[in-house]
Amino acid sequence: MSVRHAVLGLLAQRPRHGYELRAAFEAFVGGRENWEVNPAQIYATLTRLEESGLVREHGMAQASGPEKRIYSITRQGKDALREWFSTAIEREHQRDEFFIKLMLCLATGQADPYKLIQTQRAKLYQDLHNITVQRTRANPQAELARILLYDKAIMYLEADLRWMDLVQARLDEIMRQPMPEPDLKPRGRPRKMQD
Amino acid sequence: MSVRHAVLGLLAQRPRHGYELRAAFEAFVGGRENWEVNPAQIYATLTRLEESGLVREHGMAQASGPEKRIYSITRQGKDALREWFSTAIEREHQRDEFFIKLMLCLATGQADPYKLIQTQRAKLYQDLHNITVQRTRANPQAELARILLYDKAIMYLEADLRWMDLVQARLDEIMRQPMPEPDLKPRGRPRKMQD
DNA sequence: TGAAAAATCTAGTTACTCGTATTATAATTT
DNA sequence: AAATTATAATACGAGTAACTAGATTTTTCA
Repeated sequence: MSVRHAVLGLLAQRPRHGYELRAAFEAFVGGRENWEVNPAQIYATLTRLEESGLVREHGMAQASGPEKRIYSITRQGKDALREWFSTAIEREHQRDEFFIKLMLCLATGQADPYKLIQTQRAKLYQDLHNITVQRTRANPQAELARILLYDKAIMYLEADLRWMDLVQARLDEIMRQPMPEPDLKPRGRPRKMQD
Repeated sequence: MSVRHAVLGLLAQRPRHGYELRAAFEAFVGGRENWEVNPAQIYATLTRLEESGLVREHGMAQASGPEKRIYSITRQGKDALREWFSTAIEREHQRDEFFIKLMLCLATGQADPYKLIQTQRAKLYQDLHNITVQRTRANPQAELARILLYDKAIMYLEADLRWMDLVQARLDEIMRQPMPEPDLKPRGRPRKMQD
């Protein structure tokens, strides 16, 4: 949902074509490692933005080479951008894939939950190490923004690890509790509320 | 990417039909608030799983009422599930929408960066409050798993808030640094590696 | 020396998966 | 008849993988 706004923001700087937008986007997020965006997504986003009237294309044919299609932002586009700046970003929903994996592991008995936790923890440590290395490689004099991005990743990974400890400590207790069952509601019009 | 595996896991428990899968999934993740899944996604996932041979449908017509199409897991499906259990989950890429918003705000000068931070911080505090309330409402005797999910959300929000402080403290410094520009790579065949 | 081959950038397309929004129809109960 | 659940379909948006085709530069070898 944010590539759309990023494209809009980059076009607010100056008119650009698709390929250029992609390069600019990746420069902004601190490199392709952090947030790679496929060309197809840029082009699809541009046509949707154009359909919404937030962006306009001037078909600027190239003397040689493939045609570049230059896009620029419209009045409506600027309004949409201001709107984006003025509202907070909605937190990602609390969708934890590891959690349902653990629950399904307990429910089906198809795997060892302790091993599950151990595998995931090892991965987290490895990721933490890799990012810490990248962080120390960055230059604080010129790449402060990128360093802050790494800091956030590190903070999240540390939280993940602390949470893993928590889960492990409570695992026996969880296993003693009943598995959540879907409560099928009665069909038809509900009885008149009594209480 | 994980609804697919969740469906597989639920079918490993016993054969089910689409609507039932949806209810079971939402029970597993601790309620619709945490992870709502649209019916369409369940049905699409089922047909894709069937195409991959991980799941089989036995067209079990209903005596009365709409036809229920019952699905069950295949041998291949069980293998795929074991594979999932045995590998760690890939961390979500470090895609921070707030970060690019801040960068674009600085680059375009279309909004006040301090206000941006303040707005986001307020939202985070509000979310933190809401989740804390939900957490205290849950019953540790029967909903321990769900409580752990809330704990993780809280840990993430606290990390977000600490990070906001960090960003704010360094903002002046960031603004003094040059905006990231896409680095144009030299065209043509690269020079022979010397080192 | 000069032509062919190799490697890589530039610009964009096609086809696919995953997920969301919205709508439709049938069954069941009050 | 009205309300509400049960089940499914359609359409769309976001994102990924893989590819095409030409331009540009360097290497290599006759």
